Amino acid sequence: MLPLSRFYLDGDKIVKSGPKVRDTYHHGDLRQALLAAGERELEENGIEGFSLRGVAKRAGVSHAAPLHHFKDTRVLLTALAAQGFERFLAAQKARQLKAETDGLSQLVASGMGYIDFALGHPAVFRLMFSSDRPDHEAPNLVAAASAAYGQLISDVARAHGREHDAQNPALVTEAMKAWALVHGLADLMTSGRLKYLLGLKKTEKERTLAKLLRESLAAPQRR
Amino acid sequence: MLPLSRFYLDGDKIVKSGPKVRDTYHHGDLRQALLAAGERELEENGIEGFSLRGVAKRAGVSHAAPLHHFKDTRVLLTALAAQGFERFLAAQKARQLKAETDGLSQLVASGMGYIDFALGHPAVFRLMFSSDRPDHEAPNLVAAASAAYGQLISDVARAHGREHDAQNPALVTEAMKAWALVHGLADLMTSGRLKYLLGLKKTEKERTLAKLLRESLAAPQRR
DNA sequence: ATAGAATCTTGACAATGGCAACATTACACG
DNA sequence: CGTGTAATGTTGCCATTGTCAAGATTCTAT
Repeated sequence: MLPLSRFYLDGDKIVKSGPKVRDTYHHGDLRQALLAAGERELEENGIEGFSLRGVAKRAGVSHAAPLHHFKDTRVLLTALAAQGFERFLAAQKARQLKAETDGLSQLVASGMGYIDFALGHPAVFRLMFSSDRPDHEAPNLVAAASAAYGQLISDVARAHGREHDAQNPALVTEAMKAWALVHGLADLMTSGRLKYLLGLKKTEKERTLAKLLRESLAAPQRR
Repeated sequence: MLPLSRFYLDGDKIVKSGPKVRDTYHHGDLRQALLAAGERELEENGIEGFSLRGVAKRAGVSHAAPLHHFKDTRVLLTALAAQGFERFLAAQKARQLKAETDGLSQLVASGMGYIDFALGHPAVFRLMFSSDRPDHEAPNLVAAASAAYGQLISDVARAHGREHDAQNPALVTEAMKAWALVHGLADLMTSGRLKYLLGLKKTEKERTLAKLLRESLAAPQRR
């Protein structure tokens, strides 16, 4: 008898299983469950402490079960990173919905969403931007990351009153500046630097960041 | 007989040792050798692929020898990160020596050095800024990182013609902006983003980056 | 010269990723 | 409806890794 029922034998002792035992041999939607469990594993243990067996345990399946859905740990982490990029983009759009509709305000809002996500999901953020464990060439990850990049170019173009054109060097340069500034803020904050900013209370932090972004991301006046 | 001499017994066969066999039981300066081996291990395998046994092998000692010099892997990685911060600061100063002496040029030079280091030692850079494996509270690491931070504040103060005062919020804000921009550029480049920049040939990249930094880091004209 | 400390090796153990063999269930097709 | 084949899970196994403990070798202070 497998430990699927509520009680099973351990040697000669009857042992009660944990609360998460399922009644069926098949899980139902293990793939989704693994992604969810993987997220928690990431948040609680960080990338370095991430273990496939730990994820399996969280999902309530045996240690090798995940391999039927993700070829190896790398593939699971790649999927988690791709999912991360989707939520990341969603966080930016959520901010934009609540902001003024002019180009600069929209760009600033996007930046705030970027930072929201980084602070809210620091481990996933690192997985997306600062880890070699995912396969950054994998089509699913490339697609998700590209969508976010496209949104950036589009926002910068709007803020500067130009056409969306990913080939235009001047525009790309402005996008680079904006991206680097926002990414730098997000990355430094998630790694506990920028103690000054992190020390502020929520509303103050919000105000300071918004002001900083608005000043820095504005198109240059003249020359 | 231990495999310290050129030949030793493996079962009943005489085996020739690899070229890196030492003649003495004691290594001499294993601590330094481990740091050097650790750097290579990092560059070649990345943080994720870093293994203590791999480092031991590179240094030509048994798998447990490192533990007499570094309590565990974390302590070794912490030392490598601290050493990284020293080289990081040195890279910035090296650029400053070759630059004009006005405040802005010095700040730009420092930023270029920051990026030099990140591109030259991407794995160490990640270890310093984007990894939980080192103990970022350890005194040696804190000291090395603080020295680099102090230099930043000092450079920003000079560029803005103010006193060096790590408590001054206006100054700290300017430092934050500068740091975030440069760090963002460095981090995004080391993770293979900013393809536009990475695609440029060396002198073009140099020129573009310097121009970008000079424009962005200049003190605001008036208001 | 020698005892104790420092350094290095060997051997062990637990945790992990991944493979292979097998058990159970789902499903397509007769 | 059956049935056999694919999909999904489990168990057992192996290699690698970090860490500890015990022993071997060398250094050093007295």
